[in-house]
Amino acid sequence: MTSNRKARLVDVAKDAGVSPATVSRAMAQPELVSVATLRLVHESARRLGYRPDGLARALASGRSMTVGAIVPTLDSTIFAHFLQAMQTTLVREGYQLLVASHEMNPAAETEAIRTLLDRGVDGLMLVGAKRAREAVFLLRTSGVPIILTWCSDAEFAAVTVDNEHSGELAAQHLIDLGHQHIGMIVGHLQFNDRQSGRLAGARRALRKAGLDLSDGLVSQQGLTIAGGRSGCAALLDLATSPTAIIGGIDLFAIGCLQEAQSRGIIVPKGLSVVGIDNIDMSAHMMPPLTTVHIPTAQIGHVAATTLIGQITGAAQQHIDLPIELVVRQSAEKRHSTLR
Amino acid sequence: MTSNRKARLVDVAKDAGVSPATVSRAMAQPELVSVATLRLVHESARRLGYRPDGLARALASGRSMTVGAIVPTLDSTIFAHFLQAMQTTLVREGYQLLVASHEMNPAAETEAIRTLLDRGVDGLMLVGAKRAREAVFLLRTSGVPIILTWCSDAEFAAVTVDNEHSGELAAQHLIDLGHQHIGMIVGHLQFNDRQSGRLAGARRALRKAGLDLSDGLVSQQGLTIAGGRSGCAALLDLATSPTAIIGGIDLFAIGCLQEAQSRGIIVPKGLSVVGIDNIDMSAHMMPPLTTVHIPTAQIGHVAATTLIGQITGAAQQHIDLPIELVVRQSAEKRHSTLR
DNA sequence: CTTTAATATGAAAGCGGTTTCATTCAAAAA
DNA sequence: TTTTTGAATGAAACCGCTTTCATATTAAAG
Repeated sequence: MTSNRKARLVDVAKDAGVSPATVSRAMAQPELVSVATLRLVHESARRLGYRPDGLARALASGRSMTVGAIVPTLDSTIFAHFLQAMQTTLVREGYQLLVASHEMNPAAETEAIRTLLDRGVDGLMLVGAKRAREAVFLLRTSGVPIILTWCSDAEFAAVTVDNEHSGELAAQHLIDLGHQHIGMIVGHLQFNDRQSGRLAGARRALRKAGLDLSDGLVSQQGLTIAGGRSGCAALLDLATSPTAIIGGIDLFAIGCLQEAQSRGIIVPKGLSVVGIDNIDMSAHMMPPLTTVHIPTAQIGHVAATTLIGQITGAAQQHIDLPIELVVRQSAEKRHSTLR
Repeated sequence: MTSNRKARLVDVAKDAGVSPATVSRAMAQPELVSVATLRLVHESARRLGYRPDGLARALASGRSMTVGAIVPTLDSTIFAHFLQAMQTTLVREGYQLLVASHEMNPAAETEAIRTLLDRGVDGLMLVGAKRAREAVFLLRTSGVPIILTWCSDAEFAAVTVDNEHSGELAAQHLIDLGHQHIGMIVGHLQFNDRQSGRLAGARRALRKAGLDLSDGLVSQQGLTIAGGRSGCAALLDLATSPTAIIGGIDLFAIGCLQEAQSRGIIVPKGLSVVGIDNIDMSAHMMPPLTTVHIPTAQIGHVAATTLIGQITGAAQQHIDLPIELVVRQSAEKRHSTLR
């Protein structure tokens, strides 16, 4: 059994008969210490069960080896997948993840930024580019490397995906299949630039094709399967209901599949559905969901890597990741049906 | 514009014409400071844009206001939902979440424990009770409040759910419906006491009913829908295939639904399926999944609350949360079918 | 008008490391 | 041999805040 209290740096120094400075070096920059001393110190450290105190180390060195991540919510396939990827990459480089979520509340996000900054994170990852004025000010003046994800912004580094283009791809696919009457289900738009972008992209594609995505054909819903179902229901109950629906997220599309099934509508024969995200589930639905693949995990990996780069001195970058349509079986050629 | 560098405690003290000690008190224990001084200090702090440095504060006070959470993976509906709940509760009390995941690798978990402990977390939450010897030693000797979730252990506080009972409930339901030949899909069991428990419970119920869950009827799979599908396929391809399948997690059950559908088997007429977890999706499947409800979010809330309790001096507790069968439509009376 | 007990504040010693700067010593260069 | 250079180490300041302990002031008690 070792001694009573937790061993400190000085204890190791004393035990090894060297100065604290040397122990510090031996732990953090071994190349500055002679091999003999190094062995000595390591031996003492081992014997005393010494582990450096992360907080003290962070305070003294100015690096906490901690990265903050603020997501809308943890409770989402997308962000969970994304964070898992970030986490893995960060840990590999010796960083830990401090997470916060704001449930789509700008004030909460601002507060989270403040808290994480106070906690001395070495870098901060945020989702989206739209946020409270005050939040932006905090970020700008923090001096801490920031990385935005999904959406970008002239001011900060970012790892993005072309949200508008994803909406465009989804819409274009349906247009190509001959659909003329297309509806879309999206999340609430105020504080969610990913959803806004996807909607804008879809609109753009439709307009280009001489079609229209009027507000009446857009249903805003909470980001759940249930939201998708009720959005789908709303659209199908329209006087002139759409022959195809775009889900602003896959969950919406899946909700559509289910609402259709419960109404006895066969997808894709009676209704075409396209999602955006390409979450795991989507491939396993019946029918398998046609969707736009967003490289969620990759965003996480790249964001982590880029952020660490910034922390260690690299220049700010803006990396845009490619997306692509994944054609499966939930959308098909429009049949010259009734009406 | 305020001055150049970030304001420190001493700067505020100087500006307000009081001692650093007083400022410290004004920030952390206002009740120890006269209202006049308090106003003075607050005014200076506001003017200088002062924010206490969390690291320094943590180092000096011995409390980091940070709680560590180590989960198998973030990339899972269950743990994401769970963590979101923990996070919400923690933030409400002023704590932040430091997360780590270990991907079912005991060594990685041990390392994560070490790292988080080094980072000075005030408390640590872990999933499951089975882990490396060394990990247990670290926890025991850390002096940091620990809380286990899902499974318990004589040594530490815990917020649990009766895993065996969940397996039992699922199995009993099928038995009650007249099924005699029941299969089960579970995750890999070595390092996963939740899955082991569920399997054991199912076995117990079957044995009690004079039935048997031989190893041949148990398929171990990775914890995904795809795993569920392949497990289902394996069981259905057996010489004497089961008339009902228990999914050790809902994802498995959902996989079963899909495998069955793709084989033209109608659930529940041709095959009964029961899951365990009751994730969001399950209610929306076709047919809606009969499953055992595990109060995932509640575990998170309670774990957070209990852990904070321990941190602030309360005694260790072991809280067991109730679970219940949710009967929907994926399992029904066994039909005296062929064979 | 003392004595006692709060109440408010400050001085100073940490918390456990890192890092700058100076110093020592041996090897390389002159 | 003398000077230069580089590597290895230590002394000490510091990172920014908390907290104990002592002191001063004021209110309550005697």
